[in-house]
Amino acid sequence: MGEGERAAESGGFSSTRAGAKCGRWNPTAEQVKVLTDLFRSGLRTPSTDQIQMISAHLSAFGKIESKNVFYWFQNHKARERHHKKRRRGLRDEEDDDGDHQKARSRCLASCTKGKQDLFWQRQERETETLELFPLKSCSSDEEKVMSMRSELWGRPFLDAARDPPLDLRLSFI
Amino acid sequence: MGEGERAAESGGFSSTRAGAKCGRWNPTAEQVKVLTDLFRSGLRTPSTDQIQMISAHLSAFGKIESKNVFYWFQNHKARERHHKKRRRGLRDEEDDDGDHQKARSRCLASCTKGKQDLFWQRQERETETLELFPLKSCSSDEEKVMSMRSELWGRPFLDAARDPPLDLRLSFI
DNA sequence: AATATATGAATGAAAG
DNA sequence: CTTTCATTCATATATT
Repeated sequence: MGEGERAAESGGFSSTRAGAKCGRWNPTAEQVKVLTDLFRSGLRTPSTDQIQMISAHLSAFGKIESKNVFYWFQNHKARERHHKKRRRGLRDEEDDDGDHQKARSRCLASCTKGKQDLFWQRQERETETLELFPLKSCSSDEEKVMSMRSELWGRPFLDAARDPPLDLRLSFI
Repeated sequence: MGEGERAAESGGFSSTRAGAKCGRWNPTAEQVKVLTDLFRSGLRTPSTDQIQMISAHLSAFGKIESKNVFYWFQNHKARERHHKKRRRGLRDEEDDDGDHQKARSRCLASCTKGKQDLFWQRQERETETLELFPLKSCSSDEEKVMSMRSELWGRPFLDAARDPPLDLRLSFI
């Protein structure tokens, strides 16, 4: 478990590669510097190409992947915008309704649509879907899963002997 | 402290754990298991009927709505699509040793889902991104930063004297 | 060491 | 379908 090689790997700077062993990316000071600079310069949502380029460059300072750059900008942007006021400082009740009003800034425009037909609830047909699934009470969840799977895949939902099976299998194969 | 730990509410299992308070759907391990299984079985874009059925079934494990199923497949498919392992240009040498302490506290059962969802590595186009960045060997990291920054912001990547700068700045303004 | 905070990572939800 | 936003979780780091 040799983890002695720490810090100064590139020399000349404070490449504090702290958690060098952890599975999670730990940006070096130089990497953060560049990223922060790019951000401050106006870069908010780099494209895939930009992510690739930035990642390639930053790899010179240490291990880094594209996803790290991606996440970095996502998080930085989100947290920069948040700027939520300091909690009560005592204990976060995990339910700060107070600043919940920040809400969405873009959902407003979409209000005109109202309750149009959303995809997942399209088809207002009076299908008694639930009827199709008499949830049998099982003792454990695992039994439920098994039961469900067998229902979904093993046999038709409805006991329509000669009716075209309506199970999922036939629907998407 | 003193956090209202409203444990299981729907059943005698790990129903709606984690952010039980949040309004956002928090799938249980069983739900994820079934969804993942369906996905792995080939289901990519379930129809409204299928969504209804799946939702109805999964409701046995905890609160769930059709839209949750809809979104789940939407996200899972989108993130699965970006499966490009093109590590081209990234240094994989420092492969993390077997110290993967991914250990989730609650998502144990949902391990079926491996490593997928990648957005940052979209585009499999053969862009010679690396070509644009001939990493010049610098003696110190600071020089590297300077060099990089000048490349990123000071002048075009390619020596296109009067060609529209292809630098990041023009890409996102 | 224990606690607080900063931030990397993941994903549900939704807009485009 | 693709891209982005928002919330949450996990952990490294900083502070006391």
